[in-house]
Amino acid sequence: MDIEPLHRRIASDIERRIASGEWRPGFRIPTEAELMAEYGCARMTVSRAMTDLSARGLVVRRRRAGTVVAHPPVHSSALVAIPDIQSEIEGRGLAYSHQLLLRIVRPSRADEDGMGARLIELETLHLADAMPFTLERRLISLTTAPEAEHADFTAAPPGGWLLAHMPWTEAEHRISAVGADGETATRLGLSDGTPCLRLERRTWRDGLAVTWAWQTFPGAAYDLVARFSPTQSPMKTPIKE
Amino acid sequence: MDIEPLHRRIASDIERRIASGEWRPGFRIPTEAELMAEYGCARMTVSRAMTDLSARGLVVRRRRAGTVVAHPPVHSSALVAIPDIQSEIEGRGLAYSHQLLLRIVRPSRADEDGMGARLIELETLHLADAMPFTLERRLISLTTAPEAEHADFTAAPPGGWLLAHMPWTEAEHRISAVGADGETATRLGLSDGTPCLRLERRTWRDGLAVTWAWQTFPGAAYDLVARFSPTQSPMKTPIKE
DNA sequence: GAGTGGTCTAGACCACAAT
DNA sequence: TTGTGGTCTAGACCACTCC
Repeated sequence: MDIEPLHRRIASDIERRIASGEWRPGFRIPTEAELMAEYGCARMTVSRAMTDLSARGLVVRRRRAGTVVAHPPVHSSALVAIPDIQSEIEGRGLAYSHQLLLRIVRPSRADEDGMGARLIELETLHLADAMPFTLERRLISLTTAPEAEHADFTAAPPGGWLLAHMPWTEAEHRISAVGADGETATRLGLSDGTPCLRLERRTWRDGLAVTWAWQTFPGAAYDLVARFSPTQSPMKTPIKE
Repeated sequence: MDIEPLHRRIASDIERRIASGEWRPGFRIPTEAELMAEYGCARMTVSRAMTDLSARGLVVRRRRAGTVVAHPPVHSSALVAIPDIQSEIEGRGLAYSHQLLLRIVRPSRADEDGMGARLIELETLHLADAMPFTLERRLISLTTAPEAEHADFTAAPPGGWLLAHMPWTEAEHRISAVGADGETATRLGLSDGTPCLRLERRTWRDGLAVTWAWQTFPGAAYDLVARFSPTQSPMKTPIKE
């Protein structure tokens, strides 16, 4: 049986009182000295609990002024998680599969700045229960990832291969709305101009471009959802090993 | 002059070695005892630095096995920040303004479940340098926020008013692609069916629905961008007070 | 000046997992 | 069994900032 550490119990207690509305934004939380007495523990233990809450943005601590429940951000931005395609499909209880439609090794063009001199261009269709789910067009820099030239992208989709062989250190995502153009519409079984969600993703490894991918989702069939409270952010990226 | 705490200096040192690629995923980081010797400090100080890195997912700590540099997530999900409209416009150096197009107080319909018995329906056009930027349709529950009935939404846009008067404790966002329908297209100055990014946002306060809003952005003019490394998440929500 | 949090120490015992 | 991290103590000094 795993007992809950005291510092986490203290933090949870306070978090619950904030979440329930018992302690409203601006409410002054008991001082460390008072919490020491309440929980009968050393100051470091209380301090750790409060530091954790502060790091998560639930409370604001200021010397002399004490610790108060934080106000929600006034200009509230929010976060949406972009799921991995395969996880997304399997998470819906559907069977994931993919088809490699195109594979070309070629020099990079002027508008593909930063992708290195030679690259692979791929087109992959991702399917959920054998129905088209996403069309992905992807470039992989052979300067940064020369091994990609000999990878079998019919076996594993390029996204998964890259994560296993070329973990990124930096990424950029862009979400926009586009109309399905001729070829994309055909591949996805849509009529021309159907609104689609376009997810553009670029990654780098130590400053060198690894890949640049565009994924097009039928607008009606796919959307990005995020639900959270200020208490628990969606930043729960599971890390292996 | 503010000196950097030692625990943060230790964490930064290690972070830098990970980011630079000097310490690759799987690399075993010196033990706490070794770091104590290296920095000439107590174990608690080293421990705090490592605990911080662990909480941020940069390293994985296991008893007996030691601390190793984390592998990037295999099924990598990522996050995109949804900015506040006004900040977004002003951040681009444009002048923000807004027009209230519609304001109705009415009973809620069956498909507006959870919004309370009476609500306000609003339609607001957000402009950047006097050009249409977003059309927003919004419901506000008068059960949860009765003060909204007397608020002047021509002065402050409803989103800002709500954040000031009814901070949420829970939120849900949904991003999808839609074609501009007749009225939306007219308001935004688009032709019918133009692909648009639709941002749906619902918020709750202690379990009670506060608001439900749909914002439609011209697909060509707007997109969501997020750039980050695993080291520094985009989770940089500024908190007031 | 005094109250509050921020950091740090030099120990201690325990939990867990690899051997 | 033993090495490693996880937690905790009982102090200490300092940095801020409100009064």
